[in-house]
This record gives sequence, C-alpha cells and structure tokens, in this order.
Amino acid sequence: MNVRVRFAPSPTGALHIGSVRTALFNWLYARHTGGAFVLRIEDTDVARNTEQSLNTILDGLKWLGLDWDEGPYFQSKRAEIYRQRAQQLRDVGHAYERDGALRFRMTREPVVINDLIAGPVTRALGDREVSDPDFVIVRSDGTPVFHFVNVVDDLEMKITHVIRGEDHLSNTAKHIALFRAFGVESPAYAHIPMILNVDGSKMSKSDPDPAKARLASLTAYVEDGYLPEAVRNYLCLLGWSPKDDRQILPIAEVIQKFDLPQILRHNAKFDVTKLEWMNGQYINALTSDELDWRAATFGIKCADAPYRRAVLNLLKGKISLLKQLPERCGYFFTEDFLIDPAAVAKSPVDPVMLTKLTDRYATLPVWDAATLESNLKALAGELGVKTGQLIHPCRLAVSGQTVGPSLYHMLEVLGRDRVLSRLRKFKP
RNA sequence: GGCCCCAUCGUCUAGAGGCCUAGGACAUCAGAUUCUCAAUCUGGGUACACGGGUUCGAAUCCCGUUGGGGCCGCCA
Repeated sequence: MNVRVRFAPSPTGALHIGSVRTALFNWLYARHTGGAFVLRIEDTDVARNTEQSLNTILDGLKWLGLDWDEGPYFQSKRAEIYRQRAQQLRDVGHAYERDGALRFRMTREPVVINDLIAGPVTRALGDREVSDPDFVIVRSDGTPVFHFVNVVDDLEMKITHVIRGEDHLSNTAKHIALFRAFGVESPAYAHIPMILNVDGSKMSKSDPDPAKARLASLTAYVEDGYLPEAVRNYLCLLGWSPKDDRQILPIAEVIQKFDLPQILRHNAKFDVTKLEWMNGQYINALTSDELDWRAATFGIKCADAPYRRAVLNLLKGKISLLKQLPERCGYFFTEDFLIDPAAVAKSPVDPVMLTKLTDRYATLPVWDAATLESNLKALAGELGVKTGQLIHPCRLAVSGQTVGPSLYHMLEVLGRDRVLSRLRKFKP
C-alpha cells in the first residue's frame, strides 16, 4: 500500500509542542514506509486564523527538519469541494437542514474503531448524544465544520493513515460514520496519547502560569537555544522507544525502526530537565562550524573567527542551552567585563603573588596550556603556596568569575596580550 | 452526568507468564577527580496503584476499585 499521512494543524497562534510530536510521528511513519507526508492547514475558523501563525507552523516544521511532500493545502480555498460533498450527503439522505444549518444523520449504533495503537475501541453514544445524535456539518452561514472538512479532505487526499492526538479518539466515531455515508472505507487510525506537564496538567498555550504556558509552544525551545535535533530526539522518546538502553539516537535509525503498533498507550509527561540534558549532549557533539553559526544567532559575534571558534570550543562542553553562551563567555570578547563582587569576596587576592605570576607569564617563550600550567605550578612551589592560591585570583582577574573552563586552556585561548593586560589592570 | 483511553522508580522508558531479589536514562543523594563547577567518573536510594481471580507460577492474562487523561460545540 502507498502510505499517505497528513499533519493538519489549524493556524491559531503558536505551534503547540504536542502538535509538533504529532507532526513528527506522521513524518516518521511516512519516511519509514516511503509514503507521502501531506501538510494541510485547517483554517475553517476564519475568526481565529492569522497569517502570522501560518508562518509559525511552516517555520517550526522546517526548524525541526520535518519536510513535507505535498501542500500546504488550505481548507479556506476548498469551499467548492465541501459544497459538492455536502450536496452528495443531502442526495443520499444522510444530511438535512435545520435552523439554516446542515446536519449529518449520525448512526445510533456503537461504532468500532480499529485503532492501530489503542486496539479495537467500541464507541457508544453518550447520554447527551443519545438525545440528539446528529451534528452540524455546515453552519448556517454556509461555512463547513471541522469534522466534515477533515473527513472530506482525508478522503479527497487519499489519506491512508490518520495519526493524530488521542483527543480525537472519541470523535473518530463521527468520522467513520461520515466515511460510510460517502460510501468509502475510512483510513486506518492511530491515536497517539497526549503529552502533559510534569504535574499531570494539560500543556496549554494559555495556561495561567506563564512558565507552563511557555513550555507548550515550540517557540520557547527555539528561543532558549535548544537544537532541533535534540528536541526531535527527545520527542521521539515520548511514547516510543528503540527498546535498547540508548537515549541519543540518529534520526535515520529512528526512521528505520519506527512503527505505529509499538507506540505506547499511556500519556507521557514532558520533562524539560531531561530535554535540557539531551541538548547539552547534542551541543557537545557539534562540530566547530555548526556551533559557530548557531552561536551567531545567540549574539556571539566577533570578527576574529579563529578566536571566536576557539572560545566556543572551550565552552561547548559546559553549556546545555545556546542561550547560556553570552553570559558564560562575555569576558572573552570585551575588556569591559564585570568583576563579580561575590567572586572577589569568595577568593581573596594577594596582589604580590598575582604580580609575580604576571611577571613570570610575561617571559614565557610559548603560550600554551601545558607551559602555563607548568610555570604556575613551579611558581607556587617557589613561593611555598598551594596552586589554588594563584589559580583562583588569576581566574578572577582574567574573567571576573569563579567558575569557567579549565584555567590553563582558558588562558591559552585568551592569548598572551589579553591575559597580561588583565592581570596588570586587575585591582581586587 | 454519559461514553472512551490509560496505570512499572519523581520523570521518560525496558519488560509480550518463569531469564525480575524488575534493567537503562534524566533528576536526586554520596564519594572521587581536576584549579573552579554549571564539567567528568564511580556508587547508593527510589517503582510493578489497590483488591479479587486464572495458573504449579503474574509486572505481564481476566474482573472490580481507585486514580489520571480525553470527548460529548453552528471551536479545531
């Protein structure tokens, strides 16, 4: 069978992280089967749609590397198709008008949904549905409703597998009834469980808690300096597993192993802490080139490219988010860096010793980490002090902080001129 | 209220009746190491929701309870 799947978001604000996972699973399944990944924009609710949020969707998918094979199709441009399909339902007696709206004559019998993930589900009518099982498919203003256009498009676009959030599982009975009314078989369904906040609440873009609301949008991860590969990898592991003990997986391997029946049936909680760890792993694995251009988007700009790269290389093992870069490496790029008062209080500086270190460093024939280390240690020995008594003040003088990369490597990268001038200028 | 889905460490998961005194990862705690730690390494603690069955044997199968989630719109 020629697999055709689709991602069908509605352009209302930011792209929800749960939608992103739905898109990812659709994409994975398409790539796994060699099928087509179709992008369809469900913009039938004119009042809520914006042009900007369409771009948010497209940019988000591109950022994650989820390329689509067809579309985007816009429901707002397919009115004629819906009009004809509505007429078809009228003709076969499955739709009737009431109060100016067109209603679908829904089956009263329980509907069996053979879900690829949840298994066979028998959906009976609820109490409120029993009293009025039929539902509106075209509003009195003539615009079609979600359940209707969703089914019509899946039919017209020859979608073979509908992979979507579990929030649609109950609605699927309506969709299957609609397909039957059209006289065709419904596509296969795969309802993937939801992702929730760690506290079990729903991830909502409009959560009253701003921190939680932020976590629900893909934008937050882009802004915070997550790598798309890391976000994608983390999302793959929410409800799916390679079944060995690895966490970091090349996407090609996920594509090869991914399949619908092994998707877990229970909801997953979104643990941003683990994602951040994973992001650190991905950052650390970045090549110098990749890190360089990504850092540029986080404000790391310095005309001296070799120096800039050396700095980034030094820092990359110590950060887990790209947005940490400016604060962690600011002192590499300016002489006007801040001397942290707390750091001064923490490690008292003996100016005499610092001067001796400066003098010794000034005479070094070569300037590399090994030489800097051996000389500092030798001086500490001559002065009868612990290396730490030279190291900490030195770190403070050249960086203004108590934490940072290995001192000798840091000095090597900073270079002789910067180091000596900072040591001479420093006043505790 | 009705209908539907689900239930292994705090979190993501491995586990498809004996290999489980339940494995891995994140987090956490302790120790080690280096000049610092937000790095690295080592080690520890922590889970089969509960109650009934079925079976020689159940985390794994069945039923119930409890708990969580979803849907019942002229929103998507």
